[in-house]
Amino acid sequence: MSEYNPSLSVDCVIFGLDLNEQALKILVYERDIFHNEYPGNKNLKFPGSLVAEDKNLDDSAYQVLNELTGLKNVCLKQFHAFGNPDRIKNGEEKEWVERHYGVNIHRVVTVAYYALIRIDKLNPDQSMIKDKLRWINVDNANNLAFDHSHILEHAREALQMDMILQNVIAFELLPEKFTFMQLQSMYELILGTNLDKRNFRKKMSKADYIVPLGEKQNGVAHKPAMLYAFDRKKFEKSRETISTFFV
Amino acid sequence: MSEYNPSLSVDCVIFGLDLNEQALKILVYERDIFHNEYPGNKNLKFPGSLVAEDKNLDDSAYQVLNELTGLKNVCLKQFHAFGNPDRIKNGEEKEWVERHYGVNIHRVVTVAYYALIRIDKLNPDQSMIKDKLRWINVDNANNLAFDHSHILEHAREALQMDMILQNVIAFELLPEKFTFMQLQSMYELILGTNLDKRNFRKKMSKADYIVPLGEKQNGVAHKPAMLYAFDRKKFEKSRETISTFFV
DNA sequence: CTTGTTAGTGTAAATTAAACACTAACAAAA
DNA sequence: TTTTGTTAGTGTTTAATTTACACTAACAAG
Repeated sequence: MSEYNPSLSVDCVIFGLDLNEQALKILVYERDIFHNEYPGNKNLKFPGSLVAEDKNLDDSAYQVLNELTGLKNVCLKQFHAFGNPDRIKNGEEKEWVERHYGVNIHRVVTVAYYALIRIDKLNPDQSMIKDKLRWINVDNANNLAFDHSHILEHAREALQMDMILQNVIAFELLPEKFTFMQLQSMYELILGTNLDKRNFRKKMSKADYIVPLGEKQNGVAHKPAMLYAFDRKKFEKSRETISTFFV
Repeated sequence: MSEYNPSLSVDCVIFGLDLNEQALKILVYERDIFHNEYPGNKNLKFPGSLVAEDKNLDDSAYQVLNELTGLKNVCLKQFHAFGNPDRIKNGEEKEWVERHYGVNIHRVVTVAYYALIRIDKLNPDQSMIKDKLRWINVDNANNLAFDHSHILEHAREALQMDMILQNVIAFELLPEKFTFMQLQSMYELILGTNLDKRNFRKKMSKADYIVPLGEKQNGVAHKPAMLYAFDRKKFEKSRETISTFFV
């Protein structure tokens, strides 16, 4: 393991979809030292790490994610670098970082990534810091540590834009088998809008990468819904042909 | 002036529109030491700088741009951070950076910005390094110094995306008074497509932020075109109301 | 067998996108 | 003064997409 660069970090905004609570959530790390000491969410931060001198940024972010969740092949995307010189405040914030990493820092530029994972896939036992992780609703995530609330705003926007341009597969967030209503909820929760059910189904059922499984929900106390799956190959193929860019 | 952080830089991909040559161009800096020594464009790089410890990233990029061009109020947007440990090769590349800045470097992460300026606004006399600057066609800009060709690819994509989403005002690139054909050329050169003239005019003339000046070209050896101007206030207002996000 | 709950379906009207070819206005050259 | 070369400017038809909107079907639980 080579040395950390004390000026460089990566942070991961990890999004998950809670279809029961109908909420978009993020996975945050609870700083132990400040447990219950600080009001609001000031003890919550995004998982992150200083960057080792011989590692590139993507790999560093990936490693954070992997150590945290035990997951591989996770969708991870850089969206912005944050470099305000006082984004880590002198005092407790700076002290915490220095104690945590065992290095002296001056100013730290962080390169922020967002990741999409399925909440149910996260097995806490595979995490190196399982008891310090919490899923919280994005809408209740104000007043985080450092400038992480600011980072979150950017992350949500980036996710929205990528979803609109279909550059990013928000299908990472859904279970393998999902219903149309769940698909619609995903769009609604990420975009923050309400969509018309019939028009949504009409439009989405034209996409060949959403394949009906001929299988229904069971055990539900209402009309069971058809289950669908996402075909990644067909999706990749259809992405290539989004060439017709109008004005 | 405070110290440079030897691990952090900003680079500016400066786009300009050459309506005579019908080309999208970039402003590059010619490294003097390697003048005519290197094949291809290996002596050309984007303007950039190491980041001072007490400066934020946006301000650093802005300063690079300002010292280079003498321009203020320039459209500048961060689009990606590049941090491959060997993006600056050992040997001549590393040596050049160390000689240029007078510091020893190990690994440098660069935060890249793109800027949009009008080529005619750049008065070389206001630049601190006027004789080292060159506008080159983006399409001939392969094989630049460091990883700058790679950075350019990302910059073009970011510009295209921002233009499609109308998050960025590519109007920064046009003269104050422009014709519809020039407007169309801008879209075509940035998006790399051909657009139908009549459909383009139909669509764009609905935008209230493009205002006809009731004034025509003169001195041209063909039917003179109507001149238009861009109304920034109306544009900002219309941006707010792009709320109807479909799927 | 009633109730509560979510699934699933179609149509008509309005809007937008796409394809496509000729005349008008000017300067320069003949 | 006429011709030539060049770019400006204009409309219609067809197809595709978007929007708005309300009822029946299928299940579990009580």
